[in-house]
Amino acid sequence: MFESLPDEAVPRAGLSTTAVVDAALAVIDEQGAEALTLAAVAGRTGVAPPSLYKHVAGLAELRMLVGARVMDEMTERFTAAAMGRSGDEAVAVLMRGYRDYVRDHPARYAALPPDPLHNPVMVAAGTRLLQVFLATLRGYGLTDSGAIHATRCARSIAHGFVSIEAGGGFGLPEDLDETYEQLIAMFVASLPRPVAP
Amino acid sequence: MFESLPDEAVPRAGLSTTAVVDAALAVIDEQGAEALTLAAVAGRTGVAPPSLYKHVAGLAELRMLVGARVMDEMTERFTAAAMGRSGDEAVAVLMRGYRDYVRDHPARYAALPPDPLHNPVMVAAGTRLLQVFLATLRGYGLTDSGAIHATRCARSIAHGFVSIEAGGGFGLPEDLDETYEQLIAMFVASLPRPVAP
DNA sequence: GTCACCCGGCTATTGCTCATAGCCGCAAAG
DNA sequence: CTTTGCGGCTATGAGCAATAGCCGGGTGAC
Repeated sequence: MFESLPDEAVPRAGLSTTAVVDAALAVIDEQGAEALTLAAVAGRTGVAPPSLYKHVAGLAELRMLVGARVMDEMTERFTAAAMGRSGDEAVAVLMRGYRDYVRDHPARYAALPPDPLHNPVMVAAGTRLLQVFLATLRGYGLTDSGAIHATRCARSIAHGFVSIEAGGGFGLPEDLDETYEQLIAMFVASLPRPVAP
Repeated sequence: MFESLPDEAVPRAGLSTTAVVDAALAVIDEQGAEALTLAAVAGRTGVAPPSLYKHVAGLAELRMLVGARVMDEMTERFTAAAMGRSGDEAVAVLMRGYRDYVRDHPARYAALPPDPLHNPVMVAAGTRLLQVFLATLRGYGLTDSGAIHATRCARSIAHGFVSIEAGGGFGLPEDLDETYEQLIAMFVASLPRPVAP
């Protein structure tokens, strides 16, 4: 008897929705986000393209599932990295973790759809990711909307730098670590001083 | 006799490379960056798709030409906006101008290729754009590499915020103007105080 | 033990895209 | 008037997503 996955039943051998997403991630890692094609995924899973439709509604849905998976990976990493830290140090660790994830998986980050809010699955994943940032900013005594603005700032800074870096958009020889640390310092300096617990 | 454009000769009536790029921009404005297709451009110019190859090497080159055109538009706007200003005010005007351009032409900005340095035409356009920022930062007494780092910071912040905003990535109701002004203030505060001329 | 059902593969087909090859006609230059 | 070449065209091929509909085998009902 097989172990029954909580995700979805495994009636026969072969594919499943999560296996298709796994294959999609492998294709993205190896050939880039642009190369994510049903034919490529089918080839990698040893199956004819139409068979994928038994597990995924189409290319658009597959991209959404991949996006949600990537955001969950980020959430997991950030949660682990920020564990046991607080204040400026936690913020800095979070920002560096963001960049590190994208350097480890540049193609996966590039595969994130630009319009994440159009799909409930991605909204859920995005909300989980948001919570990590909001939790880290707790303790700075920010008002609710103040925390939202601060989180948006952090996201803008991290996403901006990291997407330019991943695209090879920084052409000059100056050290990129230095630029990013400067951005982190700039953001941290803009926060109110943490209040005592 | 026709007026001879400096760009390229107009031997007959009809198309030219710049006319094709114009049509491409119209397609992007009306149907989004994803809809930029040779068939769409051909349809809009009243021509069969293969005819476009007489003016453009293919879809990839067309995208590059569009990207360069967009960057030049930005350069032009920023130059005009920063004219006659200096210091913190010039920096703020530049950052706001960046966001305004993208709000005026969200699809054009989204059409910018993520890897601009792979094409000499785009490198040239990017260099011109860079000069505007570097010129604005003159007067802060930054060292050469200090100016580079500061420019990268400004670009990261502006690109990050603006690309998330254009993609509809900010879901919460808090005022986006306020967030962006906060980012500008954060960046300005990180600069050394301007030195007297 | 048998049988019907359904699940998860498949082939075949359609329609869209980029891209190439090669033809043809007009218009200006001489 | 002829020549030349530019700027259109048709025809064709390859790769892709997506749909329709077939088929075989395992599972569970009886």
